[in-house]
Amino acid sequence: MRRPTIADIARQAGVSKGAVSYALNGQPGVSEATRARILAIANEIGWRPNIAARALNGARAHAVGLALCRPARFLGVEPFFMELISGIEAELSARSYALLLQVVGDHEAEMGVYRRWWGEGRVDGAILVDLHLDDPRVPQVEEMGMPVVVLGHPSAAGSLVPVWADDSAAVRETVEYLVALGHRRIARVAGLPRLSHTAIRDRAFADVCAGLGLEAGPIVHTDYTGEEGARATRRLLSSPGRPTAIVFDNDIMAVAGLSVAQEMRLDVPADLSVVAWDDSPLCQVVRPPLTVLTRDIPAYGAHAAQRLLALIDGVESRSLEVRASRLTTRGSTAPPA
Amino acid sequence: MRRPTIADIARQAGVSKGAVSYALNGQPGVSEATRARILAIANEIGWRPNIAARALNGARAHAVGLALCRPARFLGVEPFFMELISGIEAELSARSYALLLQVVGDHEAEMGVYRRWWGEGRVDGAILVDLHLDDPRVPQVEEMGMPVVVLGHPSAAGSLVPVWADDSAAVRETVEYLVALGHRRIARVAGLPRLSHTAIRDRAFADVCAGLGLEAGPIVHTDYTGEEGARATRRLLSSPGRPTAIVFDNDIMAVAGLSVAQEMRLDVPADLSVVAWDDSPLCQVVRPPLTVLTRDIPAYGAHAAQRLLALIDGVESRSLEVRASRLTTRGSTAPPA
DNA sequence: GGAGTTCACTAAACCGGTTCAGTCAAGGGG
DNA sequence: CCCCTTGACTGAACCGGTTTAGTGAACTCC
Repeated sequence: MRRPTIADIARQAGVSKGAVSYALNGQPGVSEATRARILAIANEIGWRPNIAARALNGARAHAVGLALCRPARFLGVEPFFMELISGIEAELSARSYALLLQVVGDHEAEMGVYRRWWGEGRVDGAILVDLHLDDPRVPQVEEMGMPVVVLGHPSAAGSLVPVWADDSAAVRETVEYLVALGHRRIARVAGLPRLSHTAIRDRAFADVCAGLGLEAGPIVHTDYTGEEGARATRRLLSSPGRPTAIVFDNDIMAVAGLSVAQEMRLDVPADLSVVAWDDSPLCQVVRPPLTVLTRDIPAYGAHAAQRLLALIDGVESRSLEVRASRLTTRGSTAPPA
Repeated sequence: MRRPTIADIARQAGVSKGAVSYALNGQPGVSEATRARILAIANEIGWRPNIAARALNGARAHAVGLALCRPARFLGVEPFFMELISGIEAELSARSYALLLQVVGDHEAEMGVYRRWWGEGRVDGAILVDLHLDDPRVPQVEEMGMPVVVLGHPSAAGSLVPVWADDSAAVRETVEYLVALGHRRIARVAGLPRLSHTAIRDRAFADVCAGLGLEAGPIVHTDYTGEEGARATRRLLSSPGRPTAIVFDNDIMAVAGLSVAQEMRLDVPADLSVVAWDDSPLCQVVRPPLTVLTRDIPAYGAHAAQRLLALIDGVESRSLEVRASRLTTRGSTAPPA
């Protein structure tokens, strides 16, 4: 039982393929009566357009690509990507676009994937995440001519359309809040130093500390894993003049840090305040629940997808700034003892 | 600057399109000298096959579909899916297959997505997850005739190829271990009752308890969120004859349960032993680190993908049993006080 | 009432590959 | 020396749509 084609419909309706094509695509060129008849037949025999045939005529592939370049074991850890993906999807599926996903090992492999997808006509565009400082992907993608939206700060996006949030503002809000509580020694456990948003947060952290007259708080870089978060915390808490507050770049490290503090018989929040970047259910189930920098990640993804679809449709669009992370205070922060 | 086609190559090489096609696909019909010349030209002008054109000839779409039917906010919580996806991908990308991903709201939407993907020739097959009891998707997918691999117990997979692990054995191992430690009152905080693997674990739990002469331990069903895990734990720990050990169906609930116990001034593991299903970095960063049922989720996904690719290639394959979860003991379990 | 316009529709080309049926020349066997 | 096979290659059909050029009839308008 072959899949029905427009030729089948044409035969049954006693018209030409062309007429069927017009009817099915809502184009002028057929009478309303004929159109209705054709639609009825198409519906009855369960016809579906063959995207391959459509794509062959230069039509859209109706898919966009996303290649994630982090080791699988790190990916599972952070809810970020899954939430991002569901946000992207919400926007895409509303327009019947599919998402092509691939997990790759490095940027070279990632570019290979994009080149293949684009070259084979599989995707109409892509979303670039985890921007690096001087990211080699940016010029390469620019050269390919593929519509691309970048998740990250405009300063790193070259001529590509960036969708971004003002992390500096979030850092400022956090540090100012901790200082208002009375903290003077604040540390930051950051993610991968080569990621551009890490650099931006690092700088903002240093700037805000300086602006408030604090001595520059220590920054420790990690790979986002709980182990490194724990190690960093241990180091910070063992140092002379240890911090009374630590801001972590993700939730898993914050939880690990919380455990380390408790192991070291430090009370959270009395002896140490803890702030995590990005809220997740995890932050609310630990004791004390974590004060977090909350942002709407699905919305972030949705905005990126929307921007990309516009770009694919030929609508020129520039930078889009989404709402920055906001501080949600819970039990893990308090004035220092 | 149009994308180069085989016609361009043919013109430059002074041969016909057919010859180019043979050469590029490693088929007989051209001399080695000509083949080399054609390949060189193809390479030089950067030719890529247009999958749409290939697909039109009845070739594979070189993509498989995965529709996830859980609310976005639950998806982000569990590392399970991200790990599963990276496992699937590892296998797919080795064979240059792409993964089409969509997050859907309910089973009806999910079937709609599969029908569309399959009808449009976008995918060559799909992976079905989160099997329900009497899952309506199974007969519907069977009727579609699409190659499908099911992640779940054969008893629920109908005529579809199941890839599954023996959860009963894992439950047995866990309960026997807890009983050997001296526990007599063991409870289970389970996931969604309509999922078939929940039912299987429930039954196994009851059977093993009965077999060991324990009175049937209480089972509380939840939606996998930390809140419900916490509520369930609170209820269990407040009941007369409260359990001395609780087995949770995922990590986030176990962590929530751990917090609840600590809030109630119960020491883990002295007053309460905690076991989580599925290891994740999270389980190792909390204090005490959690005893868990570990399984290799990426391998699970990889096996499913492999089975699906075989099915697409027309290789008949039957049920595949992967290694069951194994108990990894950490600090959260001990003999009852 | 003849020219021009619009409408509804058809036939055929086209997209970029694959594949089948031939063609033609070289080589081998009897 | 001729027939037969084999190898290398060509030309054209084909996949399932879209799109363009064209056709015939009805309708409008002066």
